[in-house]
Amino acid sequence: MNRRDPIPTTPEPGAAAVTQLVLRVFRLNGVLLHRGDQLVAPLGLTSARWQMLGAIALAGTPLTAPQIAEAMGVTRQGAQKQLNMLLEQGLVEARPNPAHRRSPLYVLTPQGLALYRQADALWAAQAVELAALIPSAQAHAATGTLETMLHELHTPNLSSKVES
Amino acid sequence: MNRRDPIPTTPEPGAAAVTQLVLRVFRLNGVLLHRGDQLVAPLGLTSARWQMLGAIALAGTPLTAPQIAEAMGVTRQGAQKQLNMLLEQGLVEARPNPAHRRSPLYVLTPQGLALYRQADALWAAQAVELAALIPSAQAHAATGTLETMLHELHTPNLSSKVES
DNA sequence: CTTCCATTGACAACCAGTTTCCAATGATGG
DNA sequence: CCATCATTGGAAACTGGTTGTCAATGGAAG
Repeated sequence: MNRRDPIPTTPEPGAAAVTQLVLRVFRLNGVLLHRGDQLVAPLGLTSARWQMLGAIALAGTPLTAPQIAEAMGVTRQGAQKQLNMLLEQGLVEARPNPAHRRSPLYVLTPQGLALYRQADALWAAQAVELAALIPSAQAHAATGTLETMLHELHTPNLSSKVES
Repeated sequence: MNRRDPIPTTPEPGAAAVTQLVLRVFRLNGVLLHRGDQLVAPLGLTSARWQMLGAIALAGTPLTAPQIAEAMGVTRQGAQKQLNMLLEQGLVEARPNPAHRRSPLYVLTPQGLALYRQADALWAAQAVELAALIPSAQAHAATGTLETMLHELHTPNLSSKVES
């Protein structure tokens, strides 16, 4: 590698590195979802519902369905669908919203909270295993890189979130 | 329970970093898919079909459906579904497989290859934009981190891919 | 040659998400 | 007050993936 030659064959060497990173993100996403599903399956949960419980639990304050969707980065309707199923399961509860008659505020029921805590404990074990292989500095660096990509991909597109 | 805890609130500091990273992977995956869709929509493609064309194009040699699925990290049936649609669209072609009467080998048609090249060019522009913000060393580092996670999550689970 | 088992394609059911439409509600300006 | 418009929930159709089942094929052992 000692030739000082900025652009040998590949027009953009950095672009190839970014492409590789993107492919790893796709693959890891799939593996993580699969792993998450089998992690919380014993609790009668799925990755999707677990994430939903997390969004409500971590908010600290009761949220409306659109707020939850916003927090999770999914559409309002997608969040509502999971939410309705969690309601049927008795894991979340809708309380009247003084500011909106039609749009209730959602909170975890005691069972929902207990289940979330159990799922969290299961994940914690997995996370510790991963952390043993990945120094936290390295994890933070990777997070920062992904964050940069997120920001770049998200902001330049003006017509992404307006629902029309 | 009053063990002198060296771990007040956070049991494992590194685990939290890993968790943050995982959440970024989920979010970035969603944004990338969305972005990819709008990138290749003018070509009449979707992210999924684009990825499928890529898997075939990059293999260099004709592949069977299960081989394509394996290369993409999806199930045999999932790959087959897209494959059949690409066949109908005339973007891939099934040639007889001398080794398997039922399992043809798939190759890109000239239109499929042309379309893939166009999609690739569109992505290249996007990748260059991202590469401007992300030094290739940083991208490689992040890729390595994700690779480590993939390896750890993939291998310990013996019952993941055996279809039973 | 035959039997048995693994691989493969086709199909159906399902999960999780999206888009698109509609009806009901809330807020705002006349 | 009332007309209008944005927000919200509900339902349906669609995409892309999964699992499960079945029949056909191929290979290997008897």
